[in-house]
Amino acid sequence: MNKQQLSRITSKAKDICARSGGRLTEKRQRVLEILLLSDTPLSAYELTDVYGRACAESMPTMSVYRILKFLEDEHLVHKLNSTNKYVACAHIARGHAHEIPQFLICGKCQSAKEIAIPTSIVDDLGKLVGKAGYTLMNSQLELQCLCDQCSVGAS
Amino acid sequence: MNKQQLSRITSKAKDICARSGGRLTEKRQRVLEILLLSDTPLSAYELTDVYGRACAESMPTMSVYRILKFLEDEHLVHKLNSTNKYVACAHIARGHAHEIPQFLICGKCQSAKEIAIPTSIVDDLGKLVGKAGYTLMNSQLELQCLCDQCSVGAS
DNA sequence: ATAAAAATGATATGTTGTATCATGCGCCCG
DNA sequence: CGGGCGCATGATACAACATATCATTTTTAT
Repeated sequence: MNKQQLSRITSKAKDICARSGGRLTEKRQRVLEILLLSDTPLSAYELTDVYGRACAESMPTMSVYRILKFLEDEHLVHKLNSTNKYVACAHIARGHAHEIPQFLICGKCQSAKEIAIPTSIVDDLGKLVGKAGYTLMNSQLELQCLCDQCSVGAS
Repeated sequence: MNKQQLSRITSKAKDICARSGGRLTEKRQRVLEILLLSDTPLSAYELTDVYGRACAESMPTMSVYRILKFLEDEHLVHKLNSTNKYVACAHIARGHAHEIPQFLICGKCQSAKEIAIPTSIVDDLGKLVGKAGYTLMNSQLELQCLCDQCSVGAS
């Protein structure tokens, strides 16, 4: 991601926050930028470390959690429950429709890719769930995968 | 679950362990029984509490974790990553095919139901994942739901 | 019987996350 | 301008979840 893309995204993120009455402060923006630039999801404590190294003065982990919560509430960041790590939303620049995010997580390089799951599959799942006596609510799927790059490397 | 069912399952569980060279000791069996009898998934610390109350002498949490790991390795217990809790496998009595478990978790009463996802849906997901440049590995889905009982209660 | 191996206990520590109260900082209104 | 209000952040404590390591007990095999 180059600087132009980054500033385009953060500018969009500012709009999104403003629309909901929030503010993308400098620290919040920095945390978001770290996640945007990271190849892999980061834990709150990893973020604290990176922030400290990148930004001269450091930030208490508590604040990182608070900022992550803010960014999650604004749908700018998602949490991966299977790994307790956080990723920037991949759809900030585009319309940013607040869909339930779905992730492909590479078990080797830990990269995570946010994808959309077609309505048809979700519908099928919904029917299945209905038969089992449950109603599907919002579900963020986290699929354990191997990315193509790692597949090649392993062969 | 009545006592007959329970003993049938634990007997089957013993077979499973024996076949892999492990042993379902009394403590391991007790932990498994607690999970089998529980309406909801339990955390390792909740299990420690229940064990202490049910079994007169208590067990260090460390041992609970070890036992849970053993039971997971034998596919007798599954861990829910979205809640950090543990459930007994629903398929011990039946052939116990070691399929990847999939769960419906009620967001209200916390009940969890283990289900099978049809090959067709998994195949569809696999194709989708392939298009995104990933290969689907074993994925334990945990779908956030509302169970029918809770739906009725809420209406 | 005894040595090896497996299971469990005890203790410490690491990781993830929340609760709470204090402080700083911007912004609005008189 | 400045006083006060509200949001953002800092600092501290602690809760919940989990692993590392070494000691002790139990089981198993010879």
